Amino acid sequence: MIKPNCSNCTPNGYCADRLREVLRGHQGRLTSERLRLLKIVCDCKGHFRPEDLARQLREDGFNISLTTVYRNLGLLVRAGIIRKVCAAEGSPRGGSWYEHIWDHQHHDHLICSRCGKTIEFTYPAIDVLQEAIAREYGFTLEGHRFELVGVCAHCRGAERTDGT
Amino acid sequence: MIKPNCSNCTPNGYCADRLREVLRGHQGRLTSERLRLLKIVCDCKGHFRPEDLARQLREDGFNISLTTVYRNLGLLVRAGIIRKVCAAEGSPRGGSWYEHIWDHQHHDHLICSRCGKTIEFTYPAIDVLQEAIAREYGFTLEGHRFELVGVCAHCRGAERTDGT
DNA sequence: ATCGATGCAAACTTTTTGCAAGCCT
DNA sequence: AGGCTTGCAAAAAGTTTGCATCGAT
Repeated sequence: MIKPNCSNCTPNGYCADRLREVLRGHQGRLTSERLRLLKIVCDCKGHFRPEDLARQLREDGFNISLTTVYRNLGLLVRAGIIRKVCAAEGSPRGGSWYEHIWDHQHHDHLICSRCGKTIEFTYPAIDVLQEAIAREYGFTLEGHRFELVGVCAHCRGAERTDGT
Repeated sequence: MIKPNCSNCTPNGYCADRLREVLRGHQGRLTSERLRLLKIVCDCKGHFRPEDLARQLREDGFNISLTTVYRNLGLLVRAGIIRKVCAAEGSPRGGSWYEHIWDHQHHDHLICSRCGKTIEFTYPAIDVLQEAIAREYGFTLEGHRFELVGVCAHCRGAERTDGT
């Protein structure tokens, strides 16, 4: 398995070799659309929806249909290139959100349930924890999602309104 | 704030007082639909979608519209009665999933990326960890979501098929 | 009596599917 | 050449909204 950052990877994590490797394992074909999609995904800074990818591709002058984006999202997830995030607690319209996890140092999220603000953090101890848990249940770990939901300092201040 | 398990709570966590309390704080009205919905939610064993609630209600002879279910889901989330889960990695059709977190001991999920099987586990150390992180960022914690994604022992065994 | 909540139907958004054509291997 | 992929359009699924009516406070 090619490492997330092999010598061919660009700084933003773009690495055709990795995609090639994944496709080979699943009998998939390396199309220009998939490479283009991969590139866009790696350029994404934060969270994105399928539609965001399609729009970005269109703006860049590539006519890749939303259908194709959808059809390849599963592939990218299975390849460990992106993952779903579910920051949106109260489903405030807007489908699935993803983020790429390729070159990033793995991070987790702190989400304010009032204003929706999300803060990214990393905490090394989590890795130790997840290893222990996975071993206990016989899982081979691929990743994790750790989201803390609460009220941020700012919203807590504004909260003193309905107390009586 | 009334505790998740006050003296009026039934074993499955149903507690009208809690709902009443939450509604009072937000100027909401205690309707029969909301109580009924609460009851159904507390009877749910695992994960459920909005539609599952509506169907269950219908089967029980209560005509509560799907619209009303949707309109009240946000309320239940804010009240800390249910939370969204996002076990579905590759969005295999099916909208938002929820679970109730009322009387349950808090638990987290181990999800197999191949077969989708989810195992629930609890690990006390996580609570310590989340407290530390929340304090660091000035958050008042309401809950967390910790999902480990990997390949379960069974699927790992079957995986030896595409290696060459 | 007032104003929020509900039901129904329609509007909307998001995701999937059928089919002919195209392209990777 | 063979069969996976793509694009387009249509269908299906999931979610929200408008409006008249009902009901909690």
